Amino acid sequence: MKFASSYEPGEYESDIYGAWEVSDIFAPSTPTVPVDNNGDGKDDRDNKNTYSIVMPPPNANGNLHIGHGLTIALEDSLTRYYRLKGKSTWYIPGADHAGFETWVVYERNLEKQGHTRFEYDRNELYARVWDFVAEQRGNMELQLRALGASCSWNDLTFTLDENVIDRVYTTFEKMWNDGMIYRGEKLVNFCPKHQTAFADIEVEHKDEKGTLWDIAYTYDGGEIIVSTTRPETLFGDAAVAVNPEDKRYKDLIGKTVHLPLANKEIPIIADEHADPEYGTGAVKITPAHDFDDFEVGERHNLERIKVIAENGTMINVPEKYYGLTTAECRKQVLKDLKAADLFRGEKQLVHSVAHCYKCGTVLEPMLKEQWFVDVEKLASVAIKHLEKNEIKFHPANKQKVLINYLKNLKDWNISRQIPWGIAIPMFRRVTDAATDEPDWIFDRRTHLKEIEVAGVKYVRDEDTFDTWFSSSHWPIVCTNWTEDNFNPYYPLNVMETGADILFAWVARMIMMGLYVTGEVPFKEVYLHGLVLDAHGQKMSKSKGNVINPMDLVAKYGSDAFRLGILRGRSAGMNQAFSEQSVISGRNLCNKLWNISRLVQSIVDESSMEFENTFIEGGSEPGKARSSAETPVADHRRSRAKNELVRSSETTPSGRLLSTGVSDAPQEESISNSYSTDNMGEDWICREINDCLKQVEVSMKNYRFAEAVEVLYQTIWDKYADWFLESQKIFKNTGLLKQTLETILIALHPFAPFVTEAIWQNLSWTDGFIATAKWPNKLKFDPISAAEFESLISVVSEVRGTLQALPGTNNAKKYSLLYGNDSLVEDNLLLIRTLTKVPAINSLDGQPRGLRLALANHELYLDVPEKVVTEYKDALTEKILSVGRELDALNARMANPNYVEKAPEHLVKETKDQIKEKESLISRLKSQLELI
RNA sequence: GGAUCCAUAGCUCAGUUGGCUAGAGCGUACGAUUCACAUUCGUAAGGUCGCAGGUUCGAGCCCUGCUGGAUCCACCA
Repeated sequence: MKFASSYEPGEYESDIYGAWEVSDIFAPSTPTVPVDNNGDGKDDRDNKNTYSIVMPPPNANGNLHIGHGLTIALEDSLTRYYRLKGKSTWYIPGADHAGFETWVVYERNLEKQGHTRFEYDRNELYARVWDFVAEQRGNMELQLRALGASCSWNDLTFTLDENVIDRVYTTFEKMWNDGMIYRGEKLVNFCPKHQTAFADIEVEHKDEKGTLWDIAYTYDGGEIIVSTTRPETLFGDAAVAVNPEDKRYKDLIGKTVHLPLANKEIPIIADEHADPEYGTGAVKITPAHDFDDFEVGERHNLERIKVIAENGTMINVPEKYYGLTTAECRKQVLKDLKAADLFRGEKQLVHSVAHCYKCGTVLEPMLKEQWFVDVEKLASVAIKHLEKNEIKFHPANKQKVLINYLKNLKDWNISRQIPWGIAIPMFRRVTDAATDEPDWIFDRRTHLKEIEVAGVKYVRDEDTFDTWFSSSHWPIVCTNWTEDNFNPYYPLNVMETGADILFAWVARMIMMGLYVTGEVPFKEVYLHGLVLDAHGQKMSKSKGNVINPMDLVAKYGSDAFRLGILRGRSAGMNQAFSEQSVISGRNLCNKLWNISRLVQSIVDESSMEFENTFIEGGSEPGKARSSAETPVADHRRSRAKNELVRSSETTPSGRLLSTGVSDAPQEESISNSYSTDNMGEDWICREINDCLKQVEVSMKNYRFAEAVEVLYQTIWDKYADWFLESQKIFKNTGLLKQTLETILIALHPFAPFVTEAIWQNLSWTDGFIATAKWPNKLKFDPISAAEFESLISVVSEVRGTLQALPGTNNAKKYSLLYGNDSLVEDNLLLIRTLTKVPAINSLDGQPRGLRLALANHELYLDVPEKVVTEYKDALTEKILSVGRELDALNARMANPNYVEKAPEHLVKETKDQIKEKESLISRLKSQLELI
């Protein structure tokens, strides 16, 4: 026997993944480049049979975290499911240059070695980081393999690949020509440490305690007190604003005040921005260092005086303060204000402060020349398509949320001051050149510092693109969409990613997809929430509750991790995750392994019996059915494994059906490679069919947890606990093989490794399960299936009663007696096996012992009167509780509104239930009288 | 301030157009054990579905209000 007694994932997983990869089964079967066989200039590819999904690219030089683990579990389950369903699946892997993240790591390394970025020019830095990333690369990709991601590795896209840069430049050029790109001096959130600006979305606002200082700005005959949290910026003040409705200051509007500590007069202006309720109602206006003030400055045409340099030190201030850091300057200013008797008090407050999401440094609003995208057109087109429901969202409410966001979108700052990224392809005319030439020109030659066009010299802009500008092209570049290659894989079937980047990424992909291709980039969006720790806390290094997915994979196996993380998870929700759910997954894998081991041993045994009976020329009547299947299986056993690799392209299935029905037409939806000969067999077929149906519905609706749950229950509670237990008596090998294959394939999308390991170990299967065909429904006799359900309730009642009776080991002590009951009579052996009672005898004479009343069969436990008497209380309680249920039902029927208004079938159901309860009570009562 | 979501067994979660006698896993309790699996098998206990109203023959589900929690956006001189 090839099967060890337990499944050890570590022994199989890497070999299996290697075999899949070597056989190239993850590449899509429908080509991804244009095909024109008949020369009509139209693409011949079939777009009905494709399924495409792209991977949100993990950081190329990082390690996967738990969120990636969830991402892969979700995306790969979809991919594998649709592959089994016969689609040409294209799961496109990616790697992210992770502009800022990687830059931070690299710059830290530089600093450790005693260098700074300012020692090198951009090209040199880019080359150095490239090498740095190249060294690290591969780790992340190995981890994707360990998670079982069935992606098409030949199509891996790196976010700095040439075709990506090309596409980004093409879009940028188009936008430039369309007048959507402009250079603006605007306030940006600037990290003094990283020396770069951030998009609004990258800024982390934190509530912090701060101080609000009151400062007197004097004028002839008085003073006006302003409140500020940033006294050091007062040198950049261009005005003091009061609300036009504020009577206190009405007369002061238009006058000037003396700016403290500076030899300067500034005007008092009227602006809505000043809130009469807040502080003194007068506010200092610093257009160069505050977002609101910037807008006030624009309205009143105020001077923008920059007093903080990009390195965070003071400039354009009196010499005394020049070169101080903002914190030092604040101290000094406050001291000097007090000395000058202009300080009027302070109070504590909580306000939100912008921080660098990476290093935590307080961001400085900084006046900078940056490239901006005018988003008005992009957003309105996106909104139009979203409102037409061209994209289906999971969870559905995110559609509204996204539209709401797009309606309020501000222009998009796409400049970043880090070398590790895609260079902005813009060049500035050097000042001494002819004046009628444009200031800026677009040019792709960003590797050159200086270019000459029409005799005019231009120098390049040193900035790079915001990562989201390029990654918004992700579905376009991954599918190799071009203007000439309308592509059956674009739009993607689904975009799966984290709910937290709905705005940053999903919104921009939609806008960019529409702008570039005219089509939405994906048909559906599935957003997953955060993976929280077992107690619902966010995972963080500082809390020390971070779970590394690779540790769990090493400990319990990849399948266990996937099953564990999908359990109890629904779209868009932040949900807890614990090792326990992974352990459950591991247990299921082991269960399935042992199920297969048992089935294989029965098949082996039966084939030996067949050989014997064949030689003897006779057969046991009970075995005839199963033996009929055996030659086929036996014949195929001699085939070498994996001969059918690549079969997915020639035949839809990598496996052969048990009786050669593989030649049957595709529309054949009922499998008939076996016969069922007893109730448990029909029943399991019915249950498996239901299970398949539920998995299909769940997958269609992205309810992964439900799909896993129903498989778990079907495999464990139904297949193993009832069907296989009964097969220890019946041994229908044809059916065993058929049903095992079915549940293996159905579980494969979620647990790819163990199902493949089993598939490779079974004697009668061929090819890879990964390229098998999604199972057909199984044929069965519904009446017989329902009878088995009844038998289950009989067995359950026997077990329950035996447990409830006083004493231990009751199952060994007491026999069963049956009266005139065909269900029991026909299944004596089965009932005995399942209940483990020593014997089941026909009742001769008067009923005795304990009547099993719930299941409504004439069945008695042969127990002494003394034991029955002790059971009396339980019986009385049971009668009372059924009585209460009956009362509730009767009350419902007594309500004329119910009888009139409720649907007929419900009323009938209630009537039936009443009859049933009444009969149960009478049975219970007769039992009680018997005692 | 705006938006969205959540509250169901000790814990983590299901519960899809209202029909429920509210489910699962884990945990707990009790029992089993050579015969595929102790990563096992069986049995059981455990819930006025956050609170208060409303609609309905009927509400965990729909409506209103409240309480508690989460996330995002905006703003905070």
